[in-house]
Amino acid sequence: MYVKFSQQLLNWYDDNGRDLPWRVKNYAGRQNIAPDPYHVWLSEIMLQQTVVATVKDYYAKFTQKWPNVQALATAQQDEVLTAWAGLGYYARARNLHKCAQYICSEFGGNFPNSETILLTLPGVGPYTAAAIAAIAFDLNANVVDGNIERIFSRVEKLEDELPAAKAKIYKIAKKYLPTARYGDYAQALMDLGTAICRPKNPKCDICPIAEFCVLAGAENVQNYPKKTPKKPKKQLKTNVFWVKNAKNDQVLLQKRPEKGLLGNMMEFPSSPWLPQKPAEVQAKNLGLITHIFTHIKLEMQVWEMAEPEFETLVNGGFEVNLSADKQWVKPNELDGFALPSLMQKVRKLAET
DNA sequence: AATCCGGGGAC
DNA sequence: GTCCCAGGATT
Repeated sequence: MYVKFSQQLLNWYDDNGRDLPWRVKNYAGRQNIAPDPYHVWLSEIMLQQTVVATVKDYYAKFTQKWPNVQALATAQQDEVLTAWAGLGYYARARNLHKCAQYICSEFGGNFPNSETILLTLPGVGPYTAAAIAAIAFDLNANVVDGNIERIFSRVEKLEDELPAAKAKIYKIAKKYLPTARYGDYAQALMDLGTAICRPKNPKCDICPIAEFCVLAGAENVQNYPKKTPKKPKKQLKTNVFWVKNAKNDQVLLQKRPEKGLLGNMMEFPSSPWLPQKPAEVQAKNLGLITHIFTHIKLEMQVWEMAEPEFETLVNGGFEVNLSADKQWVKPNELDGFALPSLMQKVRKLAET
């Protein structure tokens, strides 16, 4: 039964699997050239909690700028963060850089072909270690991501709620593993989760494994997997300052702390982020920006100020988060800095 | 086991 | 507005 499951899935994948920049489709089955582990690793880190469409441009940029792991290891962290800016979850970029250096210093620039050793790399957890093992080295690894959790929770009509159900789903997925083409199989499941076994409105009528699925075609299939309700976001507010120098041709930019939210990324100075509305400022009001993080809804009141007035404001006891790492930058040169999306919004507002 | 950590596309 | 996406690190 499980043999037929993987066979039908792989047949579907051979005809319907997507062509992706980092993918060597069906290399185990057709003796195509093996994928570059560096490409597999880079794409998997970028794809953590991020959709394929978003990743494509960043993947192209990174592979062009840093064609191999040695090149990436030699880069400065600021360069890597600048290239990653806008992609989110910036610990991924810091760990990516750290991992590249680790691969070069400890493994001679070669990714280990062992799931257990891959798991020890910075930024590589259970999913990514299994994915690299299967996709880059065609090793028999149990690859379980959000798509695959959804598929197997439906196949066996699992009533347990995520995330507590993860361990049980992992064991279910293990039963269905094939005896060959491990990398293709993992990618086939993920493509199936995107194209057929979608969160809403799954296409059970054309699903290649519908005959093995308890919930195929059922009215309530999209209620699986069941999930524990999530907490509401904190609502925080702040003042953000677009501070211009005496010549009126540069703005004040600074580096955020190494750890925590947007760690080591660049920002325009802001007051502490608090639940209550921040105090009004005697300055030009540029407007209000709302930005949604994973666990925070942030409202930014943006003010334009000249440097002397800003200094007077700060010296007068108005609380502003200031970094030791400050610099003046021409607005049209901000592309060279690691600005996260919320700061790009501030920039756009100030420049228009 | 809970919480922190981005951003955007689909609906 | 809600959901969720090729999750990992930290506590």
